[in-house]
Amino acid sequence: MRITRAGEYAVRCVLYMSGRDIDQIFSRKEISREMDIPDQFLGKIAQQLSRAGILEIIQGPKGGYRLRMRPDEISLLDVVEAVTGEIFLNDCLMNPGSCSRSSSCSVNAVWEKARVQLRSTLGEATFEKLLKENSCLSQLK
Amino acid sequence: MRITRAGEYAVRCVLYMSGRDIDQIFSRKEISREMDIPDQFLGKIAQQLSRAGILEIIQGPKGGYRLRMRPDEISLLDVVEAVTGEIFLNDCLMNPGSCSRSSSCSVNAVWEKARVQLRSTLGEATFEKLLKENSCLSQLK
DNA sequence: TTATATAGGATAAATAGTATCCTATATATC
DNA sequence: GATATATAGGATACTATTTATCCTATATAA
Repeated sequence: MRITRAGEYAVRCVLYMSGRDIDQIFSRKEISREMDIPDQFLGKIAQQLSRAGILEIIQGPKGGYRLRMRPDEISLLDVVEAVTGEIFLNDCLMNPGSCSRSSSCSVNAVWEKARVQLRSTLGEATFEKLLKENSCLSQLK
Repeated sequence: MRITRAGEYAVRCVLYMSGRDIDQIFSRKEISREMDIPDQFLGKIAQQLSRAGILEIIQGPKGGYRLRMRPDEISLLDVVEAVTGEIFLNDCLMNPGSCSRSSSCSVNAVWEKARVQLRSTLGEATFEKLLKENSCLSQLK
């Protein structure tokens, strides 16, 4: 019931790029160094962010990554789901056919409600907002 | 970002017991057979439900499991967390010390909000309610 | 043409989750 | 008290997922 490390890395990556010049190309090396992300692993993650239309990949010398959307257009949900796939909290929702116990369906209704809430909360959190509310201690607790 | 199968099995187990005579002792074999749970695995899960005070374990012939709480006192959250531990959606919340990037804290605030919502939704879903809303098709979609 | 930087397939390594085996223990019944 | 039954709990095997890296190919700036 945890976000994967790849998801966390993806968020860090977009956070780093959003907080700077939006049109700039950032090398993988720079991002991985500044945000503590394994270099090659970031390569894989960037591919997924690219497929989701969040950033573009530029090859060759001076290559790297550039955002393809503005920070106010990218949500935590977009970035997380780009890497981990659409969020589901339980299996029956994904495989409705596998649910043969009718008594468990009311359970699934609760999971579905929770899922909608979760995706909504993550969907409202754009990177523009995240960058504005930047001070650490005031946010938590 | 998925409930584990053990968590799902635990829910099935409590659901089965809640839907019948509350003071009855159900053998592990009966529960595992009726709810499609691997017999020995259910043994492990029952231990965790027992430690959480949800059911009691009776050894010996005629032994098995008996609910220690009423269905309106047991929530989905209780059962799931008894088996999987307290729900966290990301790691920084669990290990606040590991968060050295101040810029990611606003991200954690979002995860924390989502976590509170999720636990609240699961906490409101008692097994009494789940059993009342039993019809499968009307619940989903 | 050369050097640089990422792509992408393959694979290794680590971790987490699922499941079972086996001996010990508790207890109902004879 | 002896026996049969049913679960406890430690150990272990198995499986799936996640994390990470290796290596060859490809694109492009200079």
